[in-house]
Amino acid sequence: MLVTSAPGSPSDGRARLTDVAALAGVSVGTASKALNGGGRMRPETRQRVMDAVEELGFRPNQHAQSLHSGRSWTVGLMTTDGIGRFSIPVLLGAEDALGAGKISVLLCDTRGDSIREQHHLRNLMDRRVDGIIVAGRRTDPRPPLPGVESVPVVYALSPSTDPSDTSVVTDDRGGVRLAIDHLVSTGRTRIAHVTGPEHHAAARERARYAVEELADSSLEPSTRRIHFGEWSEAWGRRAADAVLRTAPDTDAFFCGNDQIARGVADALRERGVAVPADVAVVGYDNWDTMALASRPPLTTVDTNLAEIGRIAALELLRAIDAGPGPGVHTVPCRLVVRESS
Amino acid sequence: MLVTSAPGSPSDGRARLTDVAALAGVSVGTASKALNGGGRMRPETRQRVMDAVEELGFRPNQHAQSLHSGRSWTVGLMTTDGIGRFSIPVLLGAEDALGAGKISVLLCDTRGDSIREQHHLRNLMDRRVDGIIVAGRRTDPRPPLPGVESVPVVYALSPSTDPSDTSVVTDDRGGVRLAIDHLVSTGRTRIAHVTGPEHHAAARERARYAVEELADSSLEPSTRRIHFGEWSEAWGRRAADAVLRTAPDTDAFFCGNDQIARGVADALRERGVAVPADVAVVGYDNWDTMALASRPPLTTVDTNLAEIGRIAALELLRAIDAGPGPGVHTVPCRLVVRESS
DNA sequence: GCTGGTTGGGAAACCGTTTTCTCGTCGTGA
DNA sequence: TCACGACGAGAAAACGGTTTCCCAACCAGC
Repeated sequence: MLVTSAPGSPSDGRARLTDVAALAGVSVGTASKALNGGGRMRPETRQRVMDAVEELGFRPNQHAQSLHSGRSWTVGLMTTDGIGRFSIPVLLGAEDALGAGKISVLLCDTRGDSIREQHHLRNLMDRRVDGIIVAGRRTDPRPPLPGVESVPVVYALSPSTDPSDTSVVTDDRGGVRLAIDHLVSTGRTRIAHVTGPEHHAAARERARYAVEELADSSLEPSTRRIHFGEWSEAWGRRAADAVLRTAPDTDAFFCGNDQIARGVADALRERGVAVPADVAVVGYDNWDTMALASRPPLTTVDTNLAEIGRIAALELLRAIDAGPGPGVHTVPCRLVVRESS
Repeated sequence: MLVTSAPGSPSDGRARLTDVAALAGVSVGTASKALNGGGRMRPETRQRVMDAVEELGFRPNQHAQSLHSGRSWTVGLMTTDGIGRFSIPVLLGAEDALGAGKISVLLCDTRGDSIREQHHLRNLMDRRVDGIIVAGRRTDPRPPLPGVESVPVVYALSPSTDPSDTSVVTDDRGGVRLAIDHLVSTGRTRIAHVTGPEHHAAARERARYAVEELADSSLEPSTRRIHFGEWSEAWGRRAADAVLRTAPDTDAFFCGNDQIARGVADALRERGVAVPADVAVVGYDNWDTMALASRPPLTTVDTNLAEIGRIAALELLRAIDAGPGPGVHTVPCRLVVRESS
């Protein structure tokens, strides 16, 4: 390892291609070609360059490469709604898929603030990112990013309202079908549905699908209606009481998320109703701190958020290389059966 | 807005400083000086350049700027132990402090894998990041990053084992003092401490501080020992039972985290013990999904994780400008009083 | 021995900015 | 009227690579 820097070298000690070329006794151009495999050259010349690279610990300056190629090998990851329980796995999945190559992820958190979104967006454009992933928190569609014609964008979790954009979302219908089929196939027929606020697409659509899936088995919700409320344990407890008062023969709860399901399970236990012997409970999201801490642990629908992130990243890579591929990609869910059903 | 690109312009439509200069009728150098405020020039010349910038929507190419300046206006954020409940707020705090300027954050998740850490580290060095923040998940010290002499590094949450590095950590002693003082000043004297596994620094040290703080009030733990276990609700429930069997006159539980505290609160309620009338419960971390969902909602110590991230970022900025500032910075905690005490 | 093709490697332009240096011009004071 | 500053702006050299030419040398074939 060379310790003293060559004359004219920058003080930070990093070797430049010039240094490599000098040490190998070739020109910069030749050194570059040796490194990048291109060009015809004698094997021993290439080897001399490689040896010099090794000796100097040379690593190419990415700023120079990017300046020349116009590519930054970077993508922006914008979370529009704060970084939360939902965007994290998406983010990890994306980071995983991208990091495998030489692409890095620039993190931008807008906290739902459009000023901040503008700020970050401009920053990303200034940095000439190769693409952008927009990760939402909820499944409600969101307006597309303005002014990004020259850069591919993929929307994850929250689809874009513009159908000509590329979006990757969860398969709510499939998830609901998994849950309902599971309950029906284990003999439950009086199924209640307790979920979040009706103005959330996730609550609204899962409820609709639940009714449709029940109808496919010639069933209807045990209380003949959907119990919209909040995404909280407290609501789960209240709703469980209400349901059992209205329809005491209810033998299963399908819940819009795991917090509600845990609340339901708690209320049942405190009423002396055995889970799953008397009543089954199925949650949604497979949020492990909720699902596993519940008594009993919850059967729940896993939405494969990391997979959504991964697919979004792969779609973005595809779009970067091959141009836009508009459409909505849905990622299937997975039923995780535990002791509550 | 000019739509057609000038002859020789790149097809991506972005204007270069050359285009601006041409439109303003000056040389590139002059245009640059006009933009950056430097140099002496006639106000009207500067204005002509500014007008051209405006008309073309010019934004400087950061690759070129970085190549010239050697700065990337980017910092790496490595999470060494997966991105989880603890690193997220740190990450957000850091992103917030950095994003306010023109500095962006490159996200690197190593998932506790040292191969991955090496990979990301090399990537960051190749990108010539201006600095690196290493965000741990636990408070246990970690070995410093190897081979980063030329780049400032700040360790957040998990301090570096090397005291000449810069670390920003939570003030465990202060947090424990807040909790114990609160309990003592509200008349509790028979206080039990239930916490996580002894091989976690967080459990070990908080326990030590708890004993010391109790001693300052001439008290000792109601069970005369520390209840080490797991960071789970189930352990909290089991431990609460054990404590009340051993020391039935216990009038308060100080818990190592909010999950344990919630488990304790559940066990107490199910035994018919009134919280906080008979027994007070105090948690740690202020993890809102736990603390608020608990019955009753938990009094708990907030470790100000976002503040740790923010301070780490500010320290990093300082180190980038002014060189290393070794030492451990502790960030004070905050007691959040709710209905469990 | 001359021609023509192949091969290995160098010179130089280029990517888009910043910054230094230089130079012409104008105004002012002697 | 001349000389000297100050001022304004342009030319050019970086920054560190990549890539496109282009040329010298070498070989085979006639």
